[in-house]
Amino acid sequence: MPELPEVESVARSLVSGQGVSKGILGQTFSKAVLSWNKTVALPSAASLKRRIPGQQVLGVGRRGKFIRIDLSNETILIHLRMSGDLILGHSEKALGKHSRLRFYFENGLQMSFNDPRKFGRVWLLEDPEEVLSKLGPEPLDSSLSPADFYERLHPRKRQLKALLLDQAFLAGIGNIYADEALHAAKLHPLRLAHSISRKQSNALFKAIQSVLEEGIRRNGASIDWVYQGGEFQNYFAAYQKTGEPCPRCATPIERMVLGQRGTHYCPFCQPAP
DNA sequence: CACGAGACCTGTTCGC
DNA sequence: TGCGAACAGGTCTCGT
Repeated sequence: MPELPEVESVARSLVSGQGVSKGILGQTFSKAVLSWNKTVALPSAASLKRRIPGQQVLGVGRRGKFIRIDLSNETILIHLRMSGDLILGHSEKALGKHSRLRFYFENGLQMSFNDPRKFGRVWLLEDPEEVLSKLGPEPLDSSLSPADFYERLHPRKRQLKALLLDQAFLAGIGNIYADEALHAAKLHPLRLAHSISRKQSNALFKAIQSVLEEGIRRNGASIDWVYQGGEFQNYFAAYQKTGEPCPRCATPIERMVLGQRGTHYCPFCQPAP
């Protein structure tokens, strides 16, 4: 499910308390129950269960595709990978059919990490930078300028699509927003980064920011049964639009496989290198 | 450094 | 209707 806008939406729902009376800020954990051991990346399952009770939630945020929950003594990091979701609720039904890890709060509320495909991972760390320091910059951080983006892009000799998916290059972009950004910037996914002009780089940077911002504004994209509540899927220009007319020029959108990922583009607006 | 393939998993949809 | 193949928002590891 989740790329930056979807993860941002999930993080915000934890604060707003979507579907329940209030969010998790200020609440204190009473216990953690794990039903798929591999869900916990670090520390051991036993250590996590021992350390969670009594800790209070002081803050909720996002870095790249990670959700971070800052506690009294340490930080929880959650990566939803392909099919994860965080659900607040009280009933078994509300908390999801594939709940892999469940956090209980002292006031009776539960937070369920629901993850059908079991790819998602949770960390409990004294220093979250242990994991987060591998990430590239935040694409929506105002301290990242178009010039900075070009400086990162230009030395690289990779295909644009692969580079955008590389979390060490830029944090938070996934398959949907990579395709949408390249389409908006009129750049073919196979273009090599070092062949991109400064003007094209600026256009790409702007496109990345605008598709991510629109994604957030629409609470992310809900493509299939995994994640509900988003609306951005109704505004895709290229992603999963194979055979449908490009909204700019009406040429049918094409699909290719790149790095084992379905890649959608307009063969007219995004000329092949 | 760059690339492709295979792993990790389950659920849904597509083609015959 | 049934059944296998293909596909899905991600990332890690290994071989070339």
